[in-house]
Amino acid sequence: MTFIPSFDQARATPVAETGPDDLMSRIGVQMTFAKDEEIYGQGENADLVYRVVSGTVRTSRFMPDGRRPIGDFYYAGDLFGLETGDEHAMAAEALSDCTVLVANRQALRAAGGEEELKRLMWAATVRDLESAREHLTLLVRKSACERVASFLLGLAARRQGAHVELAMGRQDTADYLGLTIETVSRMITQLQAAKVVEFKGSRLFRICDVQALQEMAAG
Amino acid sequence: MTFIPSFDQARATPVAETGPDDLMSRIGVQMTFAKDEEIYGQGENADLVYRVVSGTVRTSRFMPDGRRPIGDFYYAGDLFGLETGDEHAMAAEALSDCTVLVANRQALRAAGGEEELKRLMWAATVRDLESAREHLTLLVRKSACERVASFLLGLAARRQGAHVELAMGRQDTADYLGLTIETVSRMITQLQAAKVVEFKGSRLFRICDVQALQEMAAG
DNA sequence: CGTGGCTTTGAAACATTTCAATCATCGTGG
DNA sequence: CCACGATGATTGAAATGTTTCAAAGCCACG
Repeated sequence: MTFIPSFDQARATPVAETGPDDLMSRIGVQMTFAKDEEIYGQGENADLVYRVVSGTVRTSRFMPDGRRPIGDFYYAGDLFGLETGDEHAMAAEALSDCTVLVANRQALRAAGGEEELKRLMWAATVRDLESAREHLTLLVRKSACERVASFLLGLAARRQGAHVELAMGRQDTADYLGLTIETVSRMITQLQAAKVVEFKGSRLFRICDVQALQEMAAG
Repeated sequence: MTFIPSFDQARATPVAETGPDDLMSRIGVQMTFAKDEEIYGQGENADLVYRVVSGTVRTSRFMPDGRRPIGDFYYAGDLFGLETGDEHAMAAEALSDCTVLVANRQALRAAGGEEELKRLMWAATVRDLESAREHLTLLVRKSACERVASFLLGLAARRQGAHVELAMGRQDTADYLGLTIETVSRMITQLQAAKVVEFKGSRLFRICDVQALQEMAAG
């Protein structure tokens, strides 16, 4: 209990899609990735399935012009790497140091049966779809302030407790929101000036006025 | 060959997710909807499944502030209305007069079995996910010109033939792209000035220079 | 042939980006 | 333990792109 480093998300292996004795934990192999390390590459074969144990993972794609749209962020308990096609449409990288359970699709099928694999894929796909939709509304919501407000609200919803850790830096946040780091920074400053949120350092915040934040997020 | 009117999408009942004798066509009931008519409402129970036969359908959601993000457009052959939850997250409306096959989930299950229903849901969900991702890259792709270029390219990819019909008006296009109608209009004017596309009226266009358009779309 | 809806165009207002500089934070080595 | 350098975050000012508001144009329809 003494040696929990900077993130407390490792504290409990979260209840994932299924119970604690689910397939992934039974046959998955635990791997650790250092911050910014690639977990899999864009275009690679997608025969492995992953689940975040601790830390945060980001999927992203390189565009010809250097921009790098972020697909999604995956937090402890989330399954990722299950593609609808058979190769990875995006690359996955560790946003922070993180540990991940990895399992082979074949092995999953062998151990749990076709049904169980399908269930996993369904759960992961539904989660991805819902997340993509949420992301979509974030981006259509036009003003920078609204996007940042929604983003913070979304992060806070995920974890209870007064203080919320921003797993990603400004650049990743900006990429996700379709803004520049400067704009994100300005909006955060602005939200703080309005006493809606309060930052302790650049990665830890607390919502002071939930209602105000919700209003800003809703447009 | 002489009498292709404004839309040729009705010409052939397109090959859908499955063969011509699939479940939907066997047990589905055909309904027609007039332009702008609501097919189902946001929040309604999602126990019906739909497939576009002809025309185009749009899903959208009303926001408190009056903006109306568009979820997706569905073209002939597309399944829609299958939700991951049990009520519709968005409303669906007929973009043009259209005919739709409607079937009850229970009836589908009864007629085709659980497996077949699952297959349908899987196909529809995967399609939605892929579409959402494409939409996402459209929105993150920042400049208005790039968005419009990508949009036109996407439409053209769907249907072969020199001329492409824009099923949606400027307002729907703008909502989809996260822009205003004026900006969309200006970008189209600009693309025409550059001799990249050519419009015949406001809803029928032809790509003159595919490569140039692709470059503009790619950023 | 006029009317209503949708599209296009223009000019000014506004928000975001860009570029550049400063500031904090944190780990490293003196 | 403190100074240093590095990385990432913030701030400022100018440039740019998009929106807003207003007006005019186009087309289909009665």
